Amino acid sequence: MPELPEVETIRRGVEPYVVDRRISRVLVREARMRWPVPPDFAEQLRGRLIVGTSRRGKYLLLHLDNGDRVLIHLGMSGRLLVLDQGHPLIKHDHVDIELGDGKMLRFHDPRRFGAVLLWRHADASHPLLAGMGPEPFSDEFDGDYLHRMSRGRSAAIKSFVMDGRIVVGAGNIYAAESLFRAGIRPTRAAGDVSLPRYRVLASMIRDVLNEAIMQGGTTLRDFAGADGAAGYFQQDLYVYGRDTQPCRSCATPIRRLVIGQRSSFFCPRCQR
DNA sequence: AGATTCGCCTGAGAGC
DNA sequence: TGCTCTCAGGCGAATC
Repeated sequence: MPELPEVETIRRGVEPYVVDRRISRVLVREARMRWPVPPDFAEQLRGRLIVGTSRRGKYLLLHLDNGDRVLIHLGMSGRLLVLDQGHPLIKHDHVDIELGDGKMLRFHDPRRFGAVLLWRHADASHPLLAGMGPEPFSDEFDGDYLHRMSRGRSAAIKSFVMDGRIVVGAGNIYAAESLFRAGIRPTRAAGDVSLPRYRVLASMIRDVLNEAIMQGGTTLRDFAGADGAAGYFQQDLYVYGRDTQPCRSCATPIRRLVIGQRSSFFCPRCQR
């Protein structure tokens, strides 16, 4: 499932193929996703030059020469591949953005939790991006910030850290891994965690995300980079998906429980 | 306001 | 082999 490192991996993979390329044609085979692809999407994109890419949280943005931006969210089963035009279609290939040089971006998403949207005149803030918390690599994000935001909150720290209004990009896998590294039990009430521990946590969140980006993301089921290659961070997971297996640090069996409707993994000995 | 639950989807895997 | 059932989950919307 694409979280921040996976989206960043895809962005880096896609960027060299799309920047300074002109969109020659867009094909929308399936518009029904998290939100429908706008009816005039293809028409609006045709002839536009892509001038850059960026990422906000788990949204991938293509910057167009007229100030519009394409918003792409991969949901949990989405892929964005760079292919040659005419590449054989498979089930769930929903959108193609063809470029002038014979390449194309192909959006594929079996579960259709993803989205492909057009953000017209991107000078004003987009409703889906407004209200998002800071990027984990920004100056604004640190232990003091987390500590300040968490005061008076009774929710589990794992839910708190996964809340995109607090900080973006810490999805289920990376929240679990960050909390393990910080030695914090995921069920602990966010408001009860001390400043020093939040400082460790903030730095672990950044470390985990950074390492995952360097490994090309985590491939558990669906994820692939823009070239179709798998990521490798799953080899470095300490707790996620390791229910009943021995903790890599102390050999105590890893435990699984459900927090906020999501499966959560932790070491009962290393995390307090 | 904060916390919790719901709903959107399909594929993989388990069980029969 | 093939069916049915359960689970996975990002995240906005609805509800408590």
